[in-house]
Amino acid sequence: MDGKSAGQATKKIPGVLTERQEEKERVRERILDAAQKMMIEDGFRALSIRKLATRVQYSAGNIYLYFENRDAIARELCLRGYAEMLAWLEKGAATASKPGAKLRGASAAYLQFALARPEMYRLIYMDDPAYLEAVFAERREDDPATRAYELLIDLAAATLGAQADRPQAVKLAESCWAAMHGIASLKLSCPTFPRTSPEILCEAALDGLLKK
Amino acid sequence: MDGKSAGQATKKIPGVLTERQEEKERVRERILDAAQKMMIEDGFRALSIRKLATRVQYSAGNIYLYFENRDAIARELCLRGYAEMLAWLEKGAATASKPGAKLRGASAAYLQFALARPEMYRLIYMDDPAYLEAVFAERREDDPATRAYELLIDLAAATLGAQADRPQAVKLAESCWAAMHGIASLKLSCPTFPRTSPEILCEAALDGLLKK
DNA sequence: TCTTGCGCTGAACACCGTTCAGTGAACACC
DNA sequence: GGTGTTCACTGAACGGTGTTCAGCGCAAGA
Repeated sequence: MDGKSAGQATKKIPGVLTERQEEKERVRERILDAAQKMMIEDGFRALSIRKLATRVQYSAGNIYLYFENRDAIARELCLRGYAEMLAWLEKGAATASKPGAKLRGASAAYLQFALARPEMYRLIYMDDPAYLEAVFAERREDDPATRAYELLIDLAAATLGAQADRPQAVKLAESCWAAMHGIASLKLSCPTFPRTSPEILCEAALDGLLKK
Repeated sequence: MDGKSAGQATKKIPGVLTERQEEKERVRERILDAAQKMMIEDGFRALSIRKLATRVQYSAGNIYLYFENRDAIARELCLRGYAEMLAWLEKGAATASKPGAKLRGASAAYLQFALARPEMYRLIYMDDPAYLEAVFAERREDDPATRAYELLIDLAAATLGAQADRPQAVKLAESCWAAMHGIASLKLSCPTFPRTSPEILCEAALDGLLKK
């Protein structure tokens, strides 16, 4: 597209290679955007490579020049999901000032995220353990799933105060996490069944875990 | 096989028709047994009709003379799973005598069941919402899933005492259920991640929900 | 202008769930 | 015993899936 790209290419300046890579990256993002939309509409399990390719006006085989396989697409979408979830958590924590209330706010936001983005949540935590494992296997410091986890632990540590050690904070954070996950995934697995509303179950669970 | 069956058949006594039906039922059970074994080994998602047919020495098409489709097999296996789960709950409740301790015991047993039969639990509560919905849509009085649900509610009602109304008991029962489900499904979704052991998380959750 | 490399396609492979015409044997009746 | 019917069962087929790959056309570089 850029007329000067040829001149740059002769000198093998990184910028030109990058332009090619950037174009490739743009297509990749376009594919991912389409995949995300399709997942939100019908769930990731209903997303087929062929339908995805049709949506972005490519042949099915071409998708494999951008992603190793279908699971790789799932993992990328998971990363987007974790990032979105982290944003919800941070926003939830910011609604309060006292440590205990911050943990409460973040926990409630976790549940709200799950109910607001059901198919995303399902992909992240319910579809295939391998996706979540893959993210934590890398264990990059800055991946949003790890940051969300550690945000909860920090909030839990602040809630417990200075006299509590880290394992206690981990225990409290994971307790909140598991409680919210239970309410969310139960609601997603069987929408009509738990009679009590998620909000009330959330309140009851956090009351139990957070009251001293 | 029975030499006298022909004589009975002439008179169309129900017993003969039943013998055919019984044979059919036996084959059905044989298929279900194989399906259950395969599910426990590799999970239900990895179970294909063709592999199942090979395992029971039939052609794939023949399976469809015993089950409407693959989902119907899933639903039957779910029913078996609910029955097994109910047995665990009852056994867990029976380990104590006081109402609160009974609810605790049943809840803990729920979690133990999930961890002891991971693929069964995954099928029941995590794979496809439609399976659980289908069971509750029928709403037969004696189906094991409903009985398990109502067992928890009864135990919760007993725990709260006479002054509590039914919605309160439902709330407590569902809180316990959601809490245990959260711990179980998180453990199954990401085995390596929650650092705190399920037992400790279970204790913390029930302490919070059950202490007055 | 020729060559190289890259993006892309279409066909193919091996699966999948599901359907269905056809087969052979067991049964019911004359 | 002969004959028609029912029944369990098979094998092939259809349309779908994920994935691979030879080959094609075009743009870039020599």
